[in-house]
Amino acid sequence: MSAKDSAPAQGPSTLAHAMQILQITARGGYRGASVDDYLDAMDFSRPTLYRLLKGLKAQGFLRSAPIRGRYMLGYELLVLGAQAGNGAGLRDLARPRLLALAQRLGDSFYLFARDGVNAVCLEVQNGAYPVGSFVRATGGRLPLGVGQASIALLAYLGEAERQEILVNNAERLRDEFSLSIASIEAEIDHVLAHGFARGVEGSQLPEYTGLAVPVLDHSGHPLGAMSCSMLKSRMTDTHRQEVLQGMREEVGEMIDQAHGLLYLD
Amino acid sequence: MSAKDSAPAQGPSTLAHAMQILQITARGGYRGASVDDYLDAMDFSRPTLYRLLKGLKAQGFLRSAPIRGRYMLGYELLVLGAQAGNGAGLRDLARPRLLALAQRLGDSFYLFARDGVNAVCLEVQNGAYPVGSFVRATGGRLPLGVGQASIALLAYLGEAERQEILVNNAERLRDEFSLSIASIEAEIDHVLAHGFARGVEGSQLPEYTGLAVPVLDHSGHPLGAMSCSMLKSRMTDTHRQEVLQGMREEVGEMIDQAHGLLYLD
DNA sequence: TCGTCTTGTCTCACTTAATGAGATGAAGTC
DNA sequence: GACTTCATCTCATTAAGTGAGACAAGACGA
Repeated sequence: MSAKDSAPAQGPSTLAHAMQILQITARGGYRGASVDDYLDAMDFSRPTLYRLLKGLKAQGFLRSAPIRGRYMLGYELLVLGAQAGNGAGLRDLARPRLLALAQRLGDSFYLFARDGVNAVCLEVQNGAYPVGSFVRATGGRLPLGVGQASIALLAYLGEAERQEILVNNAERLRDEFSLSIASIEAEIDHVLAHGFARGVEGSQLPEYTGLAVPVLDHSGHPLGAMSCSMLKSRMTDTHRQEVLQGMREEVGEMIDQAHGLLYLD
Repeated sequence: MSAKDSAPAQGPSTLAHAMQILQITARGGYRGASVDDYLDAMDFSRPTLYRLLKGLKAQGFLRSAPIRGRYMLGYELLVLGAQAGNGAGLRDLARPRLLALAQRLGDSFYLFARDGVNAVCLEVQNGAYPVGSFVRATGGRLPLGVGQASIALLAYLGEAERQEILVNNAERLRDEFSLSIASIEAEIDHVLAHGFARGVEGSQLPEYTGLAVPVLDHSGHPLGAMSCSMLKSRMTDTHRQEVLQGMREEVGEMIDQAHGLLYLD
């Protein structure tokens, strides 16, 4: 039962090094990372570093930045990243729908999926009205429990699994987001009763709220969640109904199409 | 001069194997890849394969598919992919602008960057009118020379570099896209004279056309290109002017903001 | 134009660290 | 409950990655 999840260095170490290089490069943002950044953060010799850099570059996972001696993430990652976000083909299906909702209703719409104890944002489409949100962009992650999409995902996991996740995340939820397990569980009950999640009040982003609906497969397991975020002042009863109905329609059609795809060939 | 670019296996081989695993997984699409897919495509033992899989999974680059024994790309790639597409911060700057253009004008707008001898699509925003395009989504690549965005990029590279690329791509351009170097060079002249590129007629997608403008840094080097694609029937003189002006304005503002960012600290 | 600094590559001996074969345990499937 | 497939383990082998330092190639300022 006790997890030895400290850092047992899984798998071949060359691999771990390579991935670490990618992470360091990513931290550099659009400035990239320099040789010294790598050498400082990791402990192996310059030749070894260059061997790895060369290999990663040859595979298209890194490229040289315009400034000599700096490296940036390669475009191969773009391709893989686009693929990675498309589990079950959901992202492709969701993209135009999120856009349509954002255009029609003016709020910002999101597609989330579960990633271990986190929710990961697969796609965003901002609307005309400005919003604050926990995730800035595709790829953003936040602990399950934070945000309405999280709740929608959690609600349809098994009871045991949900508890495990909540226990795991409890500390972060409390310290970083001022969220209590009790309030999250209350909202989960609401989801199970009414089929949608509302924003749970924490210390963060108090002026914003939102709605989320789950994307369930034929057996009731959550493939993802569609959510939206808006200023509290915009959340009138009629607007809530509009948004909910819009999201439910789009999700319904997505599911139909997804099943079509999944059973192809 | 003679390139020994066959396949000298750059860098550590573990790395190459790992990347190959990711590629194979990507090819599986939303179905993922099975153990046999890997074992068939690569030649090493099952334990070794599992060691790599385990390592990649631990790093978040792979995850288990819902179906046992199949693997999919992990969400860590999403994060890196989002970063990778944001060279010079262009993508973040372009995203809302492409959206605004697509909404206002109804056509589909794209951001491209150079990737070696290819152009890579960093961002797409589809408009209300349907289009056919060479790239389906973010991450799509096509040889420099194909499409108006390519032309806009090529035009602002050095003469020597451009020639090198065109010679390199000549065969593909001819065979896959029915494009002659001469017609491409003619359009490059047009870009240099007028500052924008039009679609060059090839055998592919004959009903569609488009426009593209370069995104140049302060020294005149191309950071990328913004392009749009539309049905030929929509390309009236007035619409062309509208689109061109719209793209030019957005690109101009992008550049200003990008410079602000680049010189920060 | 010429130093000078930093980036990138090479060589070679070393030994760590990845590998293969096969057996064994776990998880579904019929 | 028997069978198949997936996943892990052990251990000897050795291939493969590694470090130290020297060397080459650009970039850059004076």
